[in-house]
Amino acid sequence: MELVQIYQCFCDRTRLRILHLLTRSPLCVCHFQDILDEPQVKISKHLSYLKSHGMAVAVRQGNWMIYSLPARRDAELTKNLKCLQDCAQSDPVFARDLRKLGMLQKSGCQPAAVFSAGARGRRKS
Amino acid sequence: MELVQIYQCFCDRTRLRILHLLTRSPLCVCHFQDILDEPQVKISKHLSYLKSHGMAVAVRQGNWMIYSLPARRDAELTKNLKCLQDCAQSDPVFARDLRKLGMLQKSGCQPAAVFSAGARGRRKS
DNA sequence: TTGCAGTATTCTTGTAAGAGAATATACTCG
DNA sequence: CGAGTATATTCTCTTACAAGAATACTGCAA
Repeated sequence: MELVQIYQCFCDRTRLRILHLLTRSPLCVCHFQDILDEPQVKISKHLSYLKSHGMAVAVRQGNWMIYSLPARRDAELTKNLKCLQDCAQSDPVFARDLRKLGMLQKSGCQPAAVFSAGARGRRKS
Repeated sequence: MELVQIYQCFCDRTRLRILHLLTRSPLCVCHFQDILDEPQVKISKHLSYLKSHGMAVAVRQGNWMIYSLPARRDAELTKNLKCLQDCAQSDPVFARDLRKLGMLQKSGCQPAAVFSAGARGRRKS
């Protein structure tokens, strides 16, 4: 991936929040809706943008689509994601997103129960 | 400056090359023309974009406008510029830009003679 | 099968750029 | 002042998004 394409993915507020969350955990669309408090279309289209630009992959889990960062990332992407995490620490919006993510994970709500299912296993036989 | 605005400045190839060069040295428009091999309008407009977004400052030096990165930068910008320098090392285009910059500086051509004048002093009077 | 939850796509509208040509401005030097 | 150099701005055209509304698709469960 070209360096500039990374920044093109980074250059929208909503996408930046999405990517920041993805550095912590794979998530499905409804999680993003909850955490970012943005309409479904908006989330879905930004995820679609990220996927088409190689910045996200999706796997279906029943009704849910679980999005995550690509497993194999080149050095540039890794560095920039690290930098994003770093910079996000001092920003109230990103911090709040992380807090909401933590609550979601603790709550054990259905989609949340599926968090690490992408790699390991299925919820049902 | 908001984090996303940094990425908005980073998300164009030409601007990225300009910013990368600026991490090394203040430069005037004609230097960018030489190094990037792009038309004057294009360079000038991207520099104008960067200036209006707080990513560059300009001082006039006779006929030349010397552009540089803002002297005071917040932590986010510093981190991202560092990351850019880092990532640029492995890219042939960025590497070539640096080589051309080195040649320009060694050649001692007029505008180049002015390199560090912005901070220290004037060429005349 | 039907209904529903979760997600994606299509359509439309508005807006921000990016590029190049032509022109204008600012400054220097003679 | 006039000419020349360096840079900026304006105009026009074109494309890429970003957003929201409406609608379509997909898989599960009863």
